[in-house]
Amino acid sequence: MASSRRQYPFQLIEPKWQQTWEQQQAFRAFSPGDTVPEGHPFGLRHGLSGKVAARNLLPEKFYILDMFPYPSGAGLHVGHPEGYTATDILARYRRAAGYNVLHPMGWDSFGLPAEQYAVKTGQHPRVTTEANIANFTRQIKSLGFSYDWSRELATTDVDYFKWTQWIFLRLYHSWLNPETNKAESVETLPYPADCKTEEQRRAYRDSKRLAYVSEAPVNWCPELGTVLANEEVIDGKSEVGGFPVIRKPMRQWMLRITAYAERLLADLDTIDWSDSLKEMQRNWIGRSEGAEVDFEVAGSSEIIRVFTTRPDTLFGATYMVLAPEHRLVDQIVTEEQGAAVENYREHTARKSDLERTELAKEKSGVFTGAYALNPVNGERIPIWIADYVLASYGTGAIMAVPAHDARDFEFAQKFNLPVLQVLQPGDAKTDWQGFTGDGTAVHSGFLNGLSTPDAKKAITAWLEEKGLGKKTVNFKLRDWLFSRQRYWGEPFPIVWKKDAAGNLYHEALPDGALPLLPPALDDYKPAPGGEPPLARAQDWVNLPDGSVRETNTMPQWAGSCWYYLRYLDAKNANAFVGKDAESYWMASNGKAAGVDLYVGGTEHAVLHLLYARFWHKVLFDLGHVATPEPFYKLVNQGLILGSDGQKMSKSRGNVVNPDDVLVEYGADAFRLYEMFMGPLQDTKPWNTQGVEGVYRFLGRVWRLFVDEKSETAFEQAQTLTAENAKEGKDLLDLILLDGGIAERDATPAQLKTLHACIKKVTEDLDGMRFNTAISGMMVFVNEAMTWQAKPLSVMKTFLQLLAPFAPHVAEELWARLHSTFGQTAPSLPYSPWPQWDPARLVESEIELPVQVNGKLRDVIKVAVDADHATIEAAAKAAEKAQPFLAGKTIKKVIIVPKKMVNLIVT
RNA sequence: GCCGGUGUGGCGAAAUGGCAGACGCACAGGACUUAAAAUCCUGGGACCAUAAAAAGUCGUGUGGGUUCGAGUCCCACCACCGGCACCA
Repeated sequence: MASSRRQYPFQLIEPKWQQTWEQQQAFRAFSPGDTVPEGHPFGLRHGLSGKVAARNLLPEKFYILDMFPYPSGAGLHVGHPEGYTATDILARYRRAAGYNVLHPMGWDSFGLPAEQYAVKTGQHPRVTTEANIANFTRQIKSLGFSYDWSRELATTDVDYFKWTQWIFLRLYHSWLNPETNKAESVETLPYPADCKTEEQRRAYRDSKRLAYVSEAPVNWCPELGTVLANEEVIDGKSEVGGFPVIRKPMRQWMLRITAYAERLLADLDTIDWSDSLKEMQRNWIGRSEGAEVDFEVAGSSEIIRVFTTRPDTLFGATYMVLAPEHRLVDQIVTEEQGAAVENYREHTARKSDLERTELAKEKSGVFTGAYALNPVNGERIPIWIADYVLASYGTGAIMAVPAHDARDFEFAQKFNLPVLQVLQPGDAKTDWQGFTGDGTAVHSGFLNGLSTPDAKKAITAWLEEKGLGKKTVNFKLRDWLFSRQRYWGEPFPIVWKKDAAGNLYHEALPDGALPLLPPALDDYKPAPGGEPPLARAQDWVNLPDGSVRETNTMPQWAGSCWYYLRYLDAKNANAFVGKDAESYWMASNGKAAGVDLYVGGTEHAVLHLLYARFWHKVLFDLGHVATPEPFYKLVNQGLILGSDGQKMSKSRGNVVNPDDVLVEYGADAFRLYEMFMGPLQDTKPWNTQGVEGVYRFLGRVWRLFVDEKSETAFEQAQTLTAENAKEGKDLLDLILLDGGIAERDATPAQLKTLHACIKKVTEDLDGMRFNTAISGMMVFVNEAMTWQAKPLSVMKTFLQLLAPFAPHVAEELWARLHSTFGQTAPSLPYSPWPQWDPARLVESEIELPVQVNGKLRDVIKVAVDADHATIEAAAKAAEKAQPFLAGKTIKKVIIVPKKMVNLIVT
């Protein structure tokens, strides 16, 4: 394949224009207050050349963002540039359309692989990381993306993570005031009357912070030597590496994301994301409305509180289940059951999460020997413990209604517990056993005859009146486990001290002490005793005043929670982002605010996107940002599969390396193919022959513009100087324009072809239908190939349409087109986007399909403005329709203007 | 099990309820060439028919429905992909 003749000299064109853009800083975005350099194409377009870009002089902004990559050692794969190409095309389109476009790129560069490499080799993760970033930068730049590289950032930059630490301190210093439902400084926290001593007040304050310390059981992954967030554990295994995860109580930093559950849910309605993505977040947040109900323990003063979404089935509760870890188990268990209960609790405690889910197929549990009293009717019901009830959800206890809950039913079957109907399905044919839908209450005392929604209201009101329960909302969402036992992450700006009584407590470093740098280490393994690697640096850990540093680090998600804000003002040394830049780039422009378009993979549907929204809302509450949501419109690009239709992976050997494709076909063809494969959001397989297709299209574009003889001369000259790239660049000047291109008036047919193309490309870009936009350009080129005379203006306009997709070849031809006619070429990326003229598209005569009884029989030609009578007559006379009309009566004629005619006959 | 999405030629795909398969790949035939590559031209859903065609019939996962007319809307089902999964 490498031996085949090049369609056009992309290998000379692409580096040439990439250098030009870099020298011009062509894609630098200007914030309010920036000075636009003299002669910068953006300044020339908008009358700001050499001027200070005052906010009222800047055009409307458009912030278009890619999910920044983790710079892995493996380099870019073809999935990365899919989204990047889409955003680049739109960024270029918006620039041409007159917007002030912000299109930045950076690196999510903290992460485990560099650390694992450091453990093995002793090489500092920063060295690995920088090498990987250099490689990613080279690859991304070779694709000709129009990023504003002056705003490049890496989460591992000291200047960057300083502010990550600073934002952590904002969380640390805040609490959520339930009155306002907003984060406020802990200074405003009111203390209960029984907090008298400073120690008590401190403990109370620490329990309210948005960043707090918890001793709860966590997901410990021995293989990775760290804890993981719930979100990072899949089926009891680590998301990274697939290693077993066990539960282990440890002291950990948590972020109180649950305080924002309601707002994270409600504000989904204000943003333009796909329904499926919103649904994923909704499910993850998992809001459910129900009631808490108090059950008395028979013969005891203890009360067991349960949460249920079906209080209307309270009369059907035939037993009760506590989570094995429930705090009342010890107090209610009877002597006879003591050993069995203890045995069961130990057994479940030893289970890993994996085992717990695997064994979920079979219900297990033990009777405690105790009974509870059903508050509605005083019935004595047995209290069991079972691990199908989770300690961490609701109250850790349930009332079991086996007749109308699948899990309770299964448990009751296994342990022979009674099943009592309290719900009648609306459909008499449906079995009431195991019926969990809405129906009518039966065998339920005062609820009898009520529909499920009414019964819920009635029983809740009854419980509230008696003081036995109340309406409650629960969330599946848990607080975010925020600490990791790693080296290559942001150190916490926290120290630990001891009070007079010898109790440990934490204290934040002052903002002025930031950034807090990690210590240098010789060995990156966890410290002896399972302590995080930072604990190895004892002189770093131990401070002169006797306090010790926190040795955990932040998870990789921390840096990606706010990078889109840093781009707005990447060099600011005094703030994480300046107010003017923030309010300009995140402004609303009359619609919901934030990043105008964010493109990335679905793998971040619940992790990154939920965390970032949470941080953003905290910053919003504290007045640091002006919008409640970070990302207004979000689009997930689909996965690119290998040519075998399987997920690309090294082991399958179906990975496509963009570098190889670029050598063979060039960046423009690569970009075009990534977009031509199919809709951006779809999963689709890579096909190298498909690349050749769009490559050939670019060859056709090239031949549409250049003179064939000069092309041959160029190629011969090129063969002679093949080794010398510098001379090769000048050789481009041997290529002459096609003689058919001239300054002449376009024919109506040519204008029609052009304006149809402008319309198609423009509308498809607005709808992000890149594949059909490209096919629209192919239609234009196929048509234009037949033209003897090519009007200069038409050819120029076409290049403007092509430029966002294949910018290098478009620039080369644009420059040549102007120089040949002695004109100075205006900047292509900043030339105003062409408008289509509907008048050029109207037809005088149109083809109209003629149907008989809904079946196509003929096509007639009529004047575009023909009246119904004319159309009807023509249709009835249609030659090929005659056999179907012969001997029949026409009962009805349906004419859809400009669409079709349908003759209904009997 | 629940939620979301997708099913159209050999393949990637396209079609505001109005000529299904635009555009491209692969394929076949032709032109150019000593030859090949590249390029250019032509063809193409299936069936039936034919020397070749025309005409005709069927056709967008399956089965129903709404409509003059359904790939598109409604109902039921099947398959595949993604997410969640003892969350009471």
